[in-house]
Amino acid sequence: MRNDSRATIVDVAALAGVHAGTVSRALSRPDKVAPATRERVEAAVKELGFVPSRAARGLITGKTGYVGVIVPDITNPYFAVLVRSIEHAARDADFQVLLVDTGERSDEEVRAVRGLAREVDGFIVLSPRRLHREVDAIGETPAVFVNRQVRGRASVLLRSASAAEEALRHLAALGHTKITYLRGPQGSWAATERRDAVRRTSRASGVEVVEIAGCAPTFEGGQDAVERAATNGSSAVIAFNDQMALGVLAGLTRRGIRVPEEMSIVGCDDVPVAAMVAPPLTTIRMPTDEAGAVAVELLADSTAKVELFGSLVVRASTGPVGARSQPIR
Amino acid sequence: MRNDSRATIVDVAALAGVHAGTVSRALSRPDKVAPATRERVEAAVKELGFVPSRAARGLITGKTGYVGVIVPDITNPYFAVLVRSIEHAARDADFQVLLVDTGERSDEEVRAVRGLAREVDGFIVLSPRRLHREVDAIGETPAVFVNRQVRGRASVLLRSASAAEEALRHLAALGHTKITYLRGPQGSWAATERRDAVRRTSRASGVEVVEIAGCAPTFEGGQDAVERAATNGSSAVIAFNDQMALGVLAGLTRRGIRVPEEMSIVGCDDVPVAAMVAPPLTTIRMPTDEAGAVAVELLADSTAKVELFGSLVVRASTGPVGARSQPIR
DNA sequence: ATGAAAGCGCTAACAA
DNA sequence: TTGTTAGCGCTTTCAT
Repeated sequence: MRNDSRATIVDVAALAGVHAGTVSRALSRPDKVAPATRERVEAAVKELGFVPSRAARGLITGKTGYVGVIVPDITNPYFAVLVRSIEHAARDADFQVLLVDTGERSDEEVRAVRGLAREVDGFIVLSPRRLHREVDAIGETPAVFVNRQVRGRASVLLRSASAAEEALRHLAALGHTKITYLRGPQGSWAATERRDAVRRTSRASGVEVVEIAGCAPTFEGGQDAVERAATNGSSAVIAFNDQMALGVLAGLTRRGIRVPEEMSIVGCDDVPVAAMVAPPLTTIRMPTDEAGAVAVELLADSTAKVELFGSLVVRASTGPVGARSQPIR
Repeated sequence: MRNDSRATIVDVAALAGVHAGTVSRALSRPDKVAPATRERVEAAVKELGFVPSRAARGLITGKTGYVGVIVPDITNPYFAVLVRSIEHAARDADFQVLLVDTGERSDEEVRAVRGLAREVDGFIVLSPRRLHREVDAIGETPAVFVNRQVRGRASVLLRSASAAEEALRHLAALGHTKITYLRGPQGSWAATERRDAVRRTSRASGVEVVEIAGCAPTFEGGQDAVERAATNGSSAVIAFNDQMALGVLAGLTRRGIRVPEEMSIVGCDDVPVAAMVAPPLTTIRMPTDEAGAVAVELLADSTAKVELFGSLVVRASTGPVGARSQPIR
């Protein structure tokens, strides 16, 4: 093909010896056009390397072919994995992904949505920090919220409650009777769900849970919590997410406390690196690939609510209660 | 504001009591319009929450306001960091990012570029796997290649050569006389540059370098190389990137070989997790934030070539040659 | 089955 | 300084 990426539908029409309208039809509803004509059109399209302009098409159809994906921080591996699955599902559905990284700045969510509302067919919003409280900014545009429920809007929820219970039972079975739970950020849907699950199971399983709050859901946050976790008499830590768990692991290692012999660790999300540290992290795996695909589907069904469930992956960071039975120092 | 995201320029014009053309001017060249008119228009814009349609505007100006970012794998932290910096720089320059994750499939690069050439003002291509050999697919559209030089196209190169030399000298100063270099993928620009630098410095500094090739530039690739690296008599490993270095670290740890006492490790890229493992990785930091900003700038200057330089960050995975002076086993 | 014509929302010449 | 007009590339009636 000549691969003239500037060719328009009129060029194609001319080459095929038909009118532009016919080309349009041949492309969108091939059955509405005579076989011979269709072939001539297809040949011309190929010859010129013609690709219809989404902009021009969208102007008249009202469909742009774009989906806006709003994410707090693409360098957070949890979000990166989600974005990848969304991107692939979107492509399969003939959407292009418009990526917005808000840099964890909640006002950017609102700004971005205001600016984009007209040029996307829908939004997929990952773990919104504020947008769920200012949904009006989205207007009529379809939107799917991931890990946040919003009245009248579609959502896909990655539920970790039952897996968190699994984790607690796993630790109980290993002989742990007192564990530390590192809470996630206030106001986070996932954090609330997970904390509640831990509390509930704690009572049921007879494991005493010491909660630590106020730490950032990051590597540093995990490190900050190590001091307390190591001296409160618990023999295991469940962290809100893998980043924190990694922080705990690093902090413990630096203090010379062995994992899992002296202290067990459970993370959450099963981020890629969770399997790459020593010892590999026991964690809760979330069906993120599926989540992306579902989110894209829900764009078309704008009020549905889908729940997906995580499950425990046992690796080497958890083990039986060891020699150390009392607080260090 | 009424925040009617469906308002058009005509609605604004009506509300302001002027013609649509005047609104257009008031928005794009405010100085070309009477102050009083401008104020009325601005008020109307605010009142209606009017946001001009990029599609309609682009149709006539030929500028779409989109930049296509093509990345092999967004879950690779190195690319994630780059994409974030590109996204932020793009926003500052009033561009929206169209993200394409090729899933490491080189034919997707070409497909994506063909499909998007008309709807973006330019492409930023990160570490292309094939596109650099099929540049014609891009046509007239401006393109900036990151970590790849292409004739007649702009590029930003993250040079690691001098930092790699630094790394070797750093190890030499610690007493290492024989080290292993884990090579990157064949055909990668970065891999070639780094390998050449290591070879060159090897001769100059009197450090013997054993190269290992054929491993994937991943965590697993690093793990696979551990066996050989641990038994070839070297006391340090320089890996093509942090992922591999992480794999080496994990493999070494599992074998009970202590880092850095028995074996030193140097990575490359200074990916976020590099600082989060135990021991934190000595690595080569790349100015990725700057790279993103530069790449966006180069969209406007489509043949420039910019080079940015990495530098060694010494952490705890490197240390003086220890007791172990001969191969294990 | 195909052509003709109108129009999506906007900008840019040109007039006034 | 502002209004008028044409038209970007496409789809979609409505005729034919």
